[in-house]
Amino acid sequence: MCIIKSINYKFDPGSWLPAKMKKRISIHDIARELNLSATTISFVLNGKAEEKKISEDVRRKVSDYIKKVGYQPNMIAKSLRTGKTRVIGMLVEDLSDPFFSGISRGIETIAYDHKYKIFFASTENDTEKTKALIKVFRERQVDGYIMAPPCGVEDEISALMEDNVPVILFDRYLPSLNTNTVIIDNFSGSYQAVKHLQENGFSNIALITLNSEQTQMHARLQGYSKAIEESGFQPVVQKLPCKLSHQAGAEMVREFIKQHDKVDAIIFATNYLAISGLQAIRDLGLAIPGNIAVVGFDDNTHFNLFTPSITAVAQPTEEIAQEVVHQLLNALSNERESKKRRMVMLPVKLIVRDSSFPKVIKKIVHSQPSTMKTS
Amino acid sequence: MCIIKSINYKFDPGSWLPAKMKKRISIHDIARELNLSATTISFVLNGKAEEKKISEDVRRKVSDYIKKVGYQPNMIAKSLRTGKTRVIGMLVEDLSDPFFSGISRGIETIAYDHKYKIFFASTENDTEKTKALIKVFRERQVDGYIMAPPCGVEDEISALMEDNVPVILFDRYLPSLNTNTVIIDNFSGSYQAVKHLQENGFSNIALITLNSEQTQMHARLQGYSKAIEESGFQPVVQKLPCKLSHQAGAEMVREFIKQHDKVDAIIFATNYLAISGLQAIRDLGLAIPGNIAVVGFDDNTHFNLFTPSITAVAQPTEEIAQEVVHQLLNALSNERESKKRRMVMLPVKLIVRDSSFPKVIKKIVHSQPSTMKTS
DNA sequence: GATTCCTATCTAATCGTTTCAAACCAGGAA
DNA sequence: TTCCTGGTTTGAAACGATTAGATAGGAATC
Repeated sequence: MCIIKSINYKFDPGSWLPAKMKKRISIHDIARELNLSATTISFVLNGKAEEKKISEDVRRKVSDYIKKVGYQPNMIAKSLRTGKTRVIGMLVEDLSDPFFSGISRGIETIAYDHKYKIFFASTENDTEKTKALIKVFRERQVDGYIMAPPCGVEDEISALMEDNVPVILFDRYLPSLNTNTVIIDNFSGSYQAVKHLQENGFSNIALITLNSEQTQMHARLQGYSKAIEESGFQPVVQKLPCKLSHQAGAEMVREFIKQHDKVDAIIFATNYLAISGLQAIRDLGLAIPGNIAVVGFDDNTHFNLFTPSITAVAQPTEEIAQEVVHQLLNALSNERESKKRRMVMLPVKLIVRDSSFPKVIKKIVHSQPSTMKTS
Repeated sequence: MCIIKSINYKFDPGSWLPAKMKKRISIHDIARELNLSATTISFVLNGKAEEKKISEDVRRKVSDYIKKVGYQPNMIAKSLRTGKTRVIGMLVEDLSDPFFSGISRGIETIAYDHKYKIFFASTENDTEKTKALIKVFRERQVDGYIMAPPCGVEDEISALMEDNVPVILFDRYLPSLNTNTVIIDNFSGSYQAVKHLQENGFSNIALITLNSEQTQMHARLQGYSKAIEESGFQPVVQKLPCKLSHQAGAEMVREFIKQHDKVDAIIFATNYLAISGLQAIRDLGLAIPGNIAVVGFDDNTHFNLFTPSITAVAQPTEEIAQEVVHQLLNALSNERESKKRRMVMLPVKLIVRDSSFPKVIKKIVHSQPSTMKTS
């Protein structure tokens, strides 16, 4: 445990002089300096020069000066006065989860292009933590919310909507609430996954999912059940507790596989469940898809690099991000628009790879290692 | 392309009444209601009741009332008055990169525990974009900065430091600047990687890195060079352009491998280079480590699930996050402390897995599939 | 010459806090 | 009665912007 640490030293010998902290320049300083009023400066600054008929002369004088001194307006003051912060509060389940960090990244880019900043926070799917975060965001007067909400925050969200604060939900929604929402076709995702496995000769298909009431998990279960039901086989569903470490998850999947030796294919309902599951299958020394086929939910940059590569239901993260921001900006910019509620459901794509076919044809090296099949 | 979209409908028939927008309750409203002054309310609210000798009676009256009406202070106004926002600006290269999103997650948690919020933004390693982001953050009066800076922003950072705004750099630093910094021992990381490969029989070891002047990349190159030099072999270094798509990266690694058929091991200097590299190796149908051994930089949740599992230099992300926040909070809370500069270098760990050994001993099933060896 | 209209600019209130300095109120001392 | 003192409470000025409404000065209209 070599810690090469604390290369410690003092800096800047004379810097604690009478705390000279050169005060940041304000709009009034500029006004005084140029013998104008703050109002005029403000007009020029906010592009109202035309509208307010500020003379060309003054306009130039002001813009030259602010450039010269590098004036930076104080957004805090501006926000206090206008009531708008141009900040969006974003709540995801876990910022380090690739699905959420991918979406966050997309949203960040578009939002910054529109001069909005974002507070990101992870809810960990914890109702109380989420409530606290919403409270904090309210104190900070964020203009709008984007969230993948846990259950139990209906009241807080209603309160926001009653105060005309735009809220966009994504990934899941709250059935009792009429909100703007962007989700994907989870039902179709797992339905397709089952059908695909069946077409490739697998019949004892299990679903490993979370013990969660959230809509996206529910829809995935429904899609699975419907497809299984249509085929006349028996559904085999295992629900794992929500907050599970990677190791504990792997452990539980191992147990599940041991106790269900007839299962020849597993669909994992989230990306981290798939990772735990792959770990379990590897620990047990089973072959994919020889002993057991696998389909994941949420594609992952790495799934095509696994051996075998992993079939997955891919979510259109880029589009989700776009749609979410689009809805939010709409609601923010347009009083009338903000009264409408819309739910958008985006399609998923089943990315077929080696982990899910074929069961019967053995040892055939298929020339196309990674095919794509669209829903 | 089935888009089940725009389930559009109006909501809330009577909600555009005389814009009744119930005004948020302020400290003055409370004061009026309780026949007290705003000052008193403020004292109670900020825990100064003791110090200011507010009577027990008044104290209770105030706190009961604010609880009853669910008063939420306006942080914007507070910030304007105090000059403190309790917001941290965080600039990473790419929020969707697992390394950065992992660190961000860690920092988020600790910061929120200390009642700080965070603006996250991705620099994409772009100097101009970063300058713009710093400007935006300044306008928003963030209290402190955490960044993994690109080259070329020295002036902006100096300006911040001159204004006594705390700045903590991580992952890399700017040599011309005397800043608070948290980095890892990159030199040792690649040095160990080379030594490890050599001990396992590989001699023609290449480094695939980025064409970047950043300190972390430089140190990784130095560590590699030093180790190679000590062994008397020839260094083989390939520098790829910084902004490269996964596909383009794979393409370039493929070319590299084709043109260097003597190379029997490759060290990838970042996690995404490793991913591109693995793709390339797979595309070429080469065996790991039979044809070519592989070591990555930055461990990845998935590396132990690859077949073979991938050896990597692991960064202590949790500790990095802790150290960064610790330094920042120190600087924020402590005027005197904020004048000190310290650089902390944390150790790395080489996680040895199947992708890097053994070269000579063939076909031996090693009983421990995933060993860990500590630096 | 008085009235109106434009143009170009300014005064002052406001947003919701914090905080300095002053005020108020008892009770005790002079 | 006046003064002092210490414990409570308050008035009002910040903080740095926006913005409705005022204003001043000239040109145009009657």
